Amino acid sequence: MPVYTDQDPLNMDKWLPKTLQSIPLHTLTAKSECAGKYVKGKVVCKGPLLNMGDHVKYLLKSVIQDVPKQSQASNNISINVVLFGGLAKDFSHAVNQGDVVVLWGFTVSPSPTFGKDKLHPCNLNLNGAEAHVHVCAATAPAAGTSGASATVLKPAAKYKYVPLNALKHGSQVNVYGVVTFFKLPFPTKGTDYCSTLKLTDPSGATVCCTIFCENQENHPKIFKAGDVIRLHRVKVQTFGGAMTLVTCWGWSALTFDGAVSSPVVPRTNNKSFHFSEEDQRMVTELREWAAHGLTALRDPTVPLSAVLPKQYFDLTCQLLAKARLDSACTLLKVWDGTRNSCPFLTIPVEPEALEGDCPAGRDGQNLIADVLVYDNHVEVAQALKPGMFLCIYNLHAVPQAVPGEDCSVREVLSFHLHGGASYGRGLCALPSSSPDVAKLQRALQSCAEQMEGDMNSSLDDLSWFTASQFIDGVTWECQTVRKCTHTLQKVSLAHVKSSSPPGVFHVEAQVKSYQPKRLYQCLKLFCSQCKTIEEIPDPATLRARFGQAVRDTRPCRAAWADSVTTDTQDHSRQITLHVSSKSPAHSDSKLIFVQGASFDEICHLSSDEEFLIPVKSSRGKLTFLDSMVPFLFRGKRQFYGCRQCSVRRLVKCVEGIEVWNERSISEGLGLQLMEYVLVMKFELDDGTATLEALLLEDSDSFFHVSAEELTHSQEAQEKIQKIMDSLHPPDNSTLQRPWLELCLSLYAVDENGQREVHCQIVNTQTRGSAVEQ
DNA sequence: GTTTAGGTTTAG
Repeated sequence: MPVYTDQDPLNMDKWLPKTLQSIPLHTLTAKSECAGKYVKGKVVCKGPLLNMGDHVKYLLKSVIQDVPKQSQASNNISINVVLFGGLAKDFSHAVNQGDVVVLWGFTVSPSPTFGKDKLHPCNLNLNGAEAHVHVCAATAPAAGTSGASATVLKPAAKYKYVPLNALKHGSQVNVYGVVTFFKLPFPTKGTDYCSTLKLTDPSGATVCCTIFCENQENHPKIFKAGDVIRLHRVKVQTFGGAMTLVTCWGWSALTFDGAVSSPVVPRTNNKSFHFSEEDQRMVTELREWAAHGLTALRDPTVPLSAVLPKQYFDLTCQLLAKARLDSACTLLKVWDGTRNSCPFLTIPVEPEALEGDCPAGRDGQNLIADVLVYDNHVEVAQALKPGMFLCIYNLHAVPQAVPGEDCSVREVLSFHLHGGASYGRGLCALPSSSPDVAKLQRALQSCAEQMEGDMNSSLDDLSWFTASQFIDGVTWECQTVRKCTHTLQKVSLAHVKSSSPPGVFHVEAQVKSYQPKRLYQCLKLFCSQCKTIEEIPDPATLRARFGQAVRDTRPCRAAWADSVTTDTQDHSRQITLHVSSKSPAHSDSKLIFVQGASFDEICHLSSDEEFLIPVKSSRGKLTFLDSMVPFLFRGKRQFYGCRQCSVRRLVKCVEGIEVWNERSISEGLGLQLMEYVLVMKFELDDGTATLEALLLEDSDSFFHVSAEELTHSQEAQEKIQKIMDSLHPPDNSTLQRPWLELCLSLYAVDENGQREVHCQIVNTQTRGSAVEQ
């Protein structure tokens, strides 16, 4: 390869053949004798590598500028250089703008672009075996020079890193350091987010660093003290008698996990960055130095098992569920697979206010921590999804005395992430690649396995969370486990088929097909009283049914409500809101009877804070809309009453309810609430026979998703789709259909006077696990 | 080609 590199400009001449002589660019003409001559110049422009597709294959154009000797004044002559073939390719890889090159074995030809670019009347052409390029990398672009493009091929040290004890006020530097303290990005009074870091290095100096960046995501990704950071183009300032680093125009950062054993993978949002073997070495050295020489570095991370009362600590955990308590406080239910000897305070919260699955009961009292997140941290907490892995910084364990059942007083721990950013207080989601996540997952897994062996544990759903299903971009496999207490021999599907109902069987089978394919078609309404299953009306049907009810309604009054009447936007109708004056103590939400609103209007009015009930007037009295429409709206959720079992027509005052939810309200109104159920028909196959089995009564626990949630949660829908794609991989998939352990119930039903035998999958739950790709 | 912050505990 005729491209050579060298990192010291003073050594350049050493490599040149002794017979070569320099020829200055200004003396070069098309008639110059070039044999035995070399030119030296700085690369001021480097064009793209062009693939010509002919015998020459590659072409690259560059511009070099005269490098005058110190004794001479610069006359800044530039010349076009055209490289051909393999040399063009090598040049493209090994040379950057700003490098100094020595060229020989070239030919000279008139420049066809001289009229336009006014550079040099000639071009230098480098082609064939005689052509040589000798490169000297530009000196470290410590201050102000434009950044180099990404290349890992060049052996030359492109960047110079200043030890932290050698910072000079007013200079611009590149540094490497180990993070000893950090604050997550917080909004400033200006336009940017600010994050602060404290760095140290083997020089022993400790330097504070302030990062300003408009975009929160582009701040350096630090997850814990001990992480390694590389900063390019930051300026040194003196503040309070100490050197500090501040970002300035063109700054960039790479961060690395600080563990000696973890792979050296830079974390960055930058699309391109320079990363060489030198960087690899720097990171490794800093990690090793920190592991042995940095004894002052204290990791404030504490597992839940080791948390002491009044302690401030960092917690690495998984989010199980969350609930917004008020505008300044969000509850996060988290675990890390370890148990404390002291029980934790459980914050009471209505099940429908909780996003995510979280088993309740005594088993979780020293395992699942209820973390109260306040003020400025609420926004971050609200964006988290159950299943995510988190780091909560400077969490406060507050001991609290609570009265026990037997009048004694016992101490429990409550957890608070207080407002503000001091002490690095805050929280963030951890990426799945984090070594701490891998460690956490192992702890969760082993904790879940322990619980699974314990039939009395109410927490076995937790094992569901230990799978990597929540990690983006990871596909996963599903299996099923039986959760029944039967000790039955496994039988073949042929055996089940030939048996008479009723009966319970354990089988092992594959899903040959399933119906319906579209999730919304699986959802039905079910009355637990009369066992009726109804289809859920589509929006068009609902619009029509509301339209009829709205037509002949006149505002009327109810003594137990405050009523307000307004015109619709087009003034064609009136909408009356009857706000119930009776509401449970400690409830901010309202029960509102809405008269005269169309389906779309009531959907628009509906929010999580209020329960809306559509009503109409009938002979001066308020009555429910009697056709099959939702009787209750709350946010995106809609609830139906059973036509057969709800005898009440007139709306009455709702009193004496302690907690408001769809169930208590429907009872209070004298309506029979219909449940959402997910109905699926599986065709099972085990080689001996095929058998149709329904998933109906146990579908919620099978999928770990409530059917009601499926009506409005995109996330729940995606979860079920993922499970089905795993149990019955799509046609284009290379994945095998898994063999499933199933518990089947065989029973007889009367359908239109005919006795039919049905089969249901019962007591069975899916379990996910990540698939390495 | 400009500013912001400048670690240091809520008070639920």
